[in-house]
Amino acid sequence: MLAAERREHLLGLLAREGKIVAKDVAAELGISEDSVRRDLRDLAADGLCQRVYGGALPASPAVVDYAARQGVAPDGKRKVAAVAAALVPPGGTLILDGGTTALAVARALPQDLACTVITHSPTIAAALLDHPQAELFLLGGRIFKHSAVACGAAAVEAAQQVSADLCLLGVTGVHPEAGLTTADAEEAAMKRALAARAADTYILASSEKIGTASRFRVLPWEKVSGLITDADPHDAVVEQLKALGVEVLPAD
Amino acid sequence: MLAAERREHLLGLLAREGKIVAKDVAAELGISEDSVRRDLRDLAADGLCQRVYGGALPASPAVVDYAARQGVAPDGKRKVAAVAAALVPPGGTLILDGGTTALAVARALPQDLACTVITHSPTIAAALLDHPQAELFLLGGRIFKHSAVACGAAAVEAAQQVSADLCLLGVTGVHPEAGLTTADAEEAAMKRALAARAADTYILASSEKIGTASRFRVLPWEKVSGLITDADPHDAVVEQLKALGVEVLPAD
DNA sequence: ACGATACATGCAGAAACGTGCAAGAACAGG
DNA sequence: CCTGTTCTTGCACGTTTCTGCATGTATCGT
Repeated sequence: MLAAERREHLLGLLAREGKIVAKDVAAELGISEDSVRRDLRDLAADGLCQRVYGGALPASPAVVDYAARQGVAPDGKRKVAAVAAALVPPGGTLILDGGTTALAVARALPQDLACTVITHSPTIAAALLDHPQAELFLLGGRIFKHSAVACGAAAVEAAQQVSADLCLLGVTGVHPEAGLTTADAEEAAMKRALAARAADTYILASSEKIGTASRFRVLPWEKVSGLITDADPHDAVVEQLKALGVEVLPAD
Repeated sequence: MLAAERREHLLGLLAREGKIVAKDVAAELGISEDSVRRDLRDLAADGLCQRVYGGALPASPAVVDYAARQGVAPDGKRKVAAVAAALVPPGGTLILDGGTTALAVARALPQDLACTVITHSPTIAAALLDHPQAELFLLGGRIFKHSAVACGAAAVEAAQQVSADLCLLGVTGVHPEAGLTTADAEEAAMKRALAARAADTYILASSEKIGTASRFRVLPWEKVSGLITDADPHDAVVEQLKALGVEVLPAD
């Protein structure tokens, strides 16, 4: 049995039965109580359960799947998402792109933040269904499966009917000269259409995107308000971007 | 054994068993653990799996979720969904409503069925993202959280731009006199708009809906092609519906 | 207050890991 | 047919991580 698998098992057990007794689980899985305790300690440290004498209880239910799913997102994306989520003003309107980093943003939106989220990603929409305060507006169109977002003429047209305070875009390449790029022309067009409908546009760029470029240009630097990244602020490329006048919001 | 072949094998194993233990696979295939580790590292880099100590787990918790929720879907809904999915002609276009029964239909669509699915539910859309053949079209609009579907003026307008061979609708009430009903006026209007865009409309009605009525009328019996239900075909209400000329497709 | 149980910590062996390296296969170009 | 290059694969090495046990401490129920 894999360690990570065991962790999953514990979370499942917690969700199903509402509690965990360390001793029982250890016997059930045929491992030492020490390992169970260690796992529970780790889970509790991540906020995924509440440690109690003899075992563990679920953290507040909302927190559980929030944090559990949060857990699957790489650390860098989580940090970027947290900074991005903090940019959303209470009562404001946010256009949220698709992609895993944007998904992390959706999950990072505080549960008590009342706002309107506009998205062309069914995945993002589904993730925000259980947000208690967020108003949701879905942009329809043909779904591009590889990126799981609506693109194409219908989607662009739908985008033109909305306006927002803030647009958060994910891209696959962030390069001083090439600008912001992505791998698909339709997606690039869609991202442009979204950015055009918001007062401010910020780019979500986990560190591995920095300094790379893809086939299609999304936007030039002039059109974006800033870049949110977990890359080292003294990284050479990041410094170059700053020199170009790009506002860089560090995430860590 | 080719490297790509090995990669396929790993993905298949992951899908079938839900986990990979590097050591076991290495022994099974007669290759070194190093190669397995390298493969897993590559797959993880492509986001196709999640690397953990000792092996790997499926990338998206969705996979686990999928199986888990699939399991919790009551037997009745699964049966209804299977019959409904069989109505979709190869190459045809399906308008699929939201709701848990419709979700079961989405999951029941054969993996080798090429078809176009139009839906106003981000949940349905997300569930169909990994369908290898289905073309997806999303109807946008304001999301009604309690039912998790797009409704309202924008959604109805979007619906009017499409046409389909078949529409599968979920309802909350199926009653001989009251007809097909649901609890929300906006939703009822949306369902009407969807039904109007398809040549045939079938109703998904697990047995507990039969004989009940809700506040808002969706459609009269004349506008539907048939009813798919797992209720006893000799049930009094079902017999009544048949007497009214409703085609009843039994599911069991 | 006391025994029993659960706990945190340190430790050691085992397992898994990443990396560098070299042998071999596949392949393109001459 | 030969040669140089690239890619893959397995092995060796040092490092990190996991796990169970032992120890001493904290907490619980009575």
